[in-house]
Amino acid sequence: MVTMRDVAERAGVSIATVSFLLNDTKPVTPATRARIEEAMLELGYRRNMVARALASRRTRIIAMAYPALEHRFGMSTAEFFTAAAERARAKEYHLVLWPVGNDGVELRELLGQGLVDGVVLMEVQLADPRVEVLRETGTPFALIGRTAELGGLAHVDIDFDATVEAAVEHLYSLGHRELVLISGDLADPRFHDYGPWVRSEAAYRRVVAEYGLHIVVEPSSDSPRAGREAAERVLQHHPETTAILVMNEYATLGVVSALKRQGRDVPGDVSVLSLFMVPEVAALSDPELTYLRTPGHELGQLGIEALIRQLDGADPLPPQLVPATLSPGGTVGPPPR
Amino acid sequence: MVTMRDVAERAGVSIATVSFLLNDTKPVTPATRARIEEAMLELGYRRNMVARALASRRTRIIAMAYPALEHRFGMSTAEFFTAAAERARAKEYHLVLWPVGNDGVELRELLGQGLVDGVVLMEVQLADPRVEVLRETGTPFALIGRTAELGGLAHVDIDFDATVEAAVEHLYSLGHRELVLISGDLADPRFHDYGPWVRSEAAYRRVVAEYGLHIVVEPSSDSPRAGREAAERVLQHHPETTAILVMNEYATLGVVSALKRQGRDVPGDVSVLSLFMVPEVAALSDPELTYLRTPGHELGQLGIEALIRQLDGADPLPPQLVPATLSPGGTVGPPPR
DNA sequence: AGTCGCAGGTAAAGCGCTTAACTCCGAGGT
DNA sequence: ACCTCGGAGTTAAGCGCTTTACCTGCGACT
Repeated sequence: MVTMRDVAERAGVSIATVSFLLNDTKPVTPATRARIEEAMLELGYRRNMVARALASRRTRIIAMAYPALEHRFGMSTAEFFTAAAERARAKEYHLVLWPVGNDGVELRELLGQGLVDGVVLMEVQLADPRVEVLRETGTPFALIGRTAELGGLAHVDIDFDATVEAAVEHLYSLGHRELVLISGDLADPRFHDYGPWVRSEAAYRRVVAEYGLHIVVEPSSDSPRAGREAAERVLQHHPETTAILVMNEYATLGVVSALKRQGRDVPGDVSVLSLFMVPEVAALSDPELTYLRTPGHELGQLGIEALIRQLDGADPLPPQLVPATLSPGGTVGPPPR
Repeated sequence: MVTMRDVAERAGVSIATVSFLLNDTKPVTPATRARIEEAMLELGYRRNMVARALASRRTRIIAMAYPALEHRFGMSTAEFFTAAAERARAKEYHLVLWPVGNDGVELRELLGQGLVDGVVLMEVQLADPRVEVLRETGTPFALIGRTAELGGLAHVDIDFDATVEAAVEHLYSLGHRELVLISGDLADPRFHDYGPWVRSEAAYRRVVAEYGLHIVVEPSSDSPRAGREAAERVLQHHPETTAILVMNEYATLGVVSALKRQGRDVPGDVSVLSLFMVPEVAALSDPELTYLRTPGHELGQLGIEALIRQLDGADPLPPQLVPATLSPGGTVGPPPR
């Protein structure tokens, strides 16, 4: 392994000078800079991140903690992660994925090892024990999602209000008046506090009330089967429905196939609009789904950005709320007759 | 931060003793062990991984390198990764995901930093430049997949022969005689060397020839759209087909929906059998797919195991080939009449 | 009785880098 | 001519561990 000492010797300078050059922490004359750079090139020098981390007490590693047990690692999570990894790399950080439990125990375990400079927390709950752990240990962190009371916590999240408003407005303007929301299943104890479900359902109730429409909300967990069952309940109890909004992406696929099974034409008889989805999943349905695209890419990047600003001591990034944007597909049309 | 020195002082021993105890590298009397453990508990000591890594020249971090550009991070990849992460953690290693290019440039870049002890390589190609990079730099590594010539490389892979045999045998014994394989698209330059596609197609040609059946292979990339198009070509050019085997998981969804669009009953008129798939994707189709389950969990674990054995200097794990196993669903039945 | 081996412990030299604190020198101000 | 000050380097003290070499008893073997 070629070390800084080798480079310094070859360039005829002290190793401190090499370090200053590398980190750009002190000026260096063009002449010495050239000599050092040449030496590095000739020797094929690569700085050792571990030594650097020990000396500077910064590892330049960021962990993305996501609750493996409670949430499957699906396409949306993948999108968050890859966007975040990309941004991190651009800022010369590494991103590692940490599957942790929702209770914060594993998180505390991992933090103790001094391996990471900061944490991006995903799938945040309204009251999240993990936030407490991070606070206690003094770890810098940013949330993708929001707790209920966010005392100045760095966070980015979906703008649920704007998204739901856009969705309802879209359907309303097409002429739909009998809407149903297939929401998350808040009765499930693992999710009763899950931000996206709580917030989007609340937004829906508010918006639909403003439009003066009936409020019908049917719970469903995020699987095709659950979606099918929810759709069947809707057909049975609310046959007048002309448009269904669906919160969960995999449930949406079930909703569409249940409607087709029951002989309903989509979108001729019933329109289906998915509230938060990535294109890859939308393409899996036939016809391809009309949906509001989860801003996974943006949020992944912003989350990392918010964290890195703290780490680098820059101005904090103010909280960002990004709406999902409408992406046309083949499952929404005007109501029948 | 509480360091080993603090613990040693409190326990009245030297810091070397603490280290020996922690790493179990030298015997310690029960009495001192107790004193040290008490001190650690009282002080809430957690060993610093970075310092340890620097001193021991082992970071206990493993990277899983997967080609982000060429392969989307889908459900199968997620399964590999989570299984691997789980196993790694059990062995007190960390697993980080590295999206890298197929050419090996980024990989070399990252390896130089001395951040990882070893690499698990995913989506291996028959001739893979990344393998060269790993060899050159002397990094321990294991492959999930295989190169064409594997001179003693540690690897685990799907047993394509056994899987394809099982698939064809299953269909044959139900009475099917007119089969088609919708394979990967080897004409795509990014994939002409992609092991799973090459190997499964070769296996198919061999097996079907042994059964004395017609060999019909239709290429398709891995998307619902491509699958739909491939299925349409099959219906047009080979209307006598009674069963379709599909290589790619997302393409399978397209195949099923194209058949239904064309008024074919699945499995009444045509059976569809997916060759490599995870349950999550199979559930997205209606009816749920009959498929051979990709042994992602097993391979993820075995891949890590193979690597860690090298790192820990244990006996090498012999190459493992694991077949995909049949999982019944609603898309395979006897041929019509 | 002599000595060999080993269990149990210590001291100290790094691992490859960062970062004060310090030196040296020439330009500017007065 | 004197002092000051900032730019460009250097020296050296760590960062928190691992690990080698070394020391000391003590029981066992001859």
